[in-house]
Amino acid sequence: MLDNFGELKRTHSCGALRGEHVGQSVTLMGWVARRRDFGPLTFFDLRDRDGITQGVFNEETAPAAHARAKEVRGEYVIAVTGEVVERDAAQRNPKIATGDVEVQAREILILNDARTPPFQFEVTSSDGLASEDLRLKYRYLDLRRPQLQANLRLRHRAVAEIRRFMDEQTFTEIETPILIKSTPEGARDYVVPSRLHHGKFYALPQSPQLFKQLCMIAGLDKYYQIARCFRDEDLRADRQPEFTQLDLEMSFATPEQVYALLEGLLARVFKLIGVELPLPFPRLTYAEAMRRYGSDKPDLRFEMELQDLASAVEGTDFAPFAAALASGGEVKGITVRGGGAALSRKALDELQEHAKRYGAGALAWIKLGDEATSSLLKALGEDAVKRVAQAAGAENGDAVLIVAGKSKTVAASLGALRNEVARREKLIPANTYAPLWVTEFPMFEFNDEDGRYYPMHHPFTSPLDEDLPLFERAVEGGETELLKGMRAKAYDAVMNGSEIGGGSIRIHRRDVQRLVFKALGMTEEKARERFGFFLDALEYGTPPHGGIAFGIERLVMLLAGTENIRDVMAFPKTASAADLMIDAPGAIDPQQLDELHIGIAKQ
RNA sequence: GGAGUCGUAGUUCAGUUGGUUAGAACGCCGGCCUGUCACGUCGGAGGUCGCGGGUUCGAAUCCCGUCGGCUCCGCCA
Repeated sequence: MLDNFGELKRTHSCGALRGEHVGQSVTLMGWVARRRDFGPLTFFDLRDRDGITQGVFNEETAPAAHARAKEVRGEYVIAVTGEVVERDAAQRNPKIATGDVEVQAREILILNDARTPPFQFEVTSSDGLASEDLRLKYRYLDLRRPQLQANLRLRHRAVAEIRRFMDEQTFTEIETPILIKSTPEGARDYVVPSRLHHGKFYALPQSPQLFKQLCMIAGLDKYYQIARCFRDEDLRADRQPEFTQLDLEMSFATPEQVYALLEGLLARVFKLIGVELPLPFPRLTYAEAMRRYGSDKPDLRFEMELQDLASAVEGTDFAPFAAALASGGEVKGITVRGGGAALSRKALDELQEHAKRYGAGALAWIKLGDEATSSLLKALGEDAVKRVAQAAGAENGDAVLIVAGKSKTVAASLGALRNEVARREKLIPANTYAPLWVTEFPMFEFNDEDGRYYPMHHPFTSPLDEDLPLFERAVEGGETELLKGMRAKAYDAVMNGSEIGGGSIRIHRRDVQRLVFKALGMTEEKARERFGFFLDALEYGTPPHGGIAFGIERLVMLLAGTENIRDVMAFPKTASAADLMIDAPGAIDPQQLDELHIGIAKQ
């Protein structure tokens, strides 16, 4: 039998009671986390979002309550009324905040019973967390874990701080539509069929990009939004099909103003976890980041920069190196300091496998132990190997890992290897935050397969002013090769090897916009068809403007110190974009399909 | 689209070279216990070895397929 809740008032949370409350009569409500039954004496750990308080039921002093308490099982929801008493010195529990006191129960109400949970969400050292699919199916139970609750509260505090800050900076929070129109640029769209318009579809926004620019054209001057975004692409540990961005845009803004604003904002947010970010953030151009770190989102918590070994191997007849250099590629390496020379054959094989995943043909290595050993010894000879090691800046005890090939492949594989080696060799200091700006991204990416140029950021990104003449020559003069060198006023905010934000100064001039579309091989008609409303808008007095979008989840992941985006979302999806709790996506009624004029094609 | 890895009791896992009745811990149920806090202790229940097929006298174990979780490449600001 359950008890009626009635008018009973909770007086304190389960994390509130301290020595100062001793003697008070209190009523706590919560879940039974654990029960320790000694017959005439029974202890309960009562849990709510604030913490845990021990309740004591004594047969001698409160026989009715004690008898009732016998019926209680794990995760029952109960209300306990009693007196706060101080624990004897030997009975205090330093592991919980309320451990100096306990509640001597007079009365208990069983507000609800509970089935035995399908898994234990209190993790002890002897057994691990239940499998993720089970926890996702019962997400509302998994969320009872204090760690997940703490993450969600941290996320709330971060978002609240962001709103405060943006308000102080006189930004206006503006909501933009969720049901919009598909644009073929960028990611795959999630699509929603229209009932009123046969055969037509809305798309969910990949980001509020065009709307925020329209806000600038409207003269709203400073816009921001904590915006949900949708992208129908494959998932990763830090990627979900729907996610949240701090999206912002400023009129008359330069990149410097965007950097300053965001640095101020991030400094405020990181203060929430007691971290003082070093201001201003260091900057690297895209070209420099790729050259020195092999990545456009380098992890600056450790060194291990890429070393150019081309001159050290110049003139070699070792085919992989010679071929790479002859065809305009590179030979580069990273130097593993300290323990590098102790890397086992197995470890080197694993690292080679890792590098191959990113397109490297092979991984060459040099180990400077008591004597130099190297996979290149036969091919290059001892002198050349030493020369290479020296060029890499390697000293006794170090190892050099070398990749040769196309610049892109060398960067990708060595960049990935740099992270992997740092992780394995424990070169990454804990509780360290290394933010930076990566600037001057290329305007375009050349696709080898179809021979076309694609925007690296999006087609509304402004070129660098000094590259404009180049741009005109490339597009109007037909020197399309020049497009590869064009730089944009585009920038990413990077922290600890994670891209947490990206933005740009936008094109505000119709003539420049026309050049971009032309460079992308888009006819004026095609552009009109896709973005006509926007091109019209550009002609009514568009201020120079720019902004940035920030991944809230990635930011909170850094704040919470977790590697997985599911740890900072209340109801995440699996790697196959399914929700195991509500069993989404699901089929819909034939009737609903009819209404939408949709038929499902047979496989 | 591709690769790796995992799937055995409610949960986390072990399970030898293919061989008798598939084990442990935690949880659950019952008994005992007045100071525990991962209580202790005694007893008990609990299994479609993800699913389907094959090889074999015999399959949790070997093979093929398939489904699902996770991670990565491709993809994605």
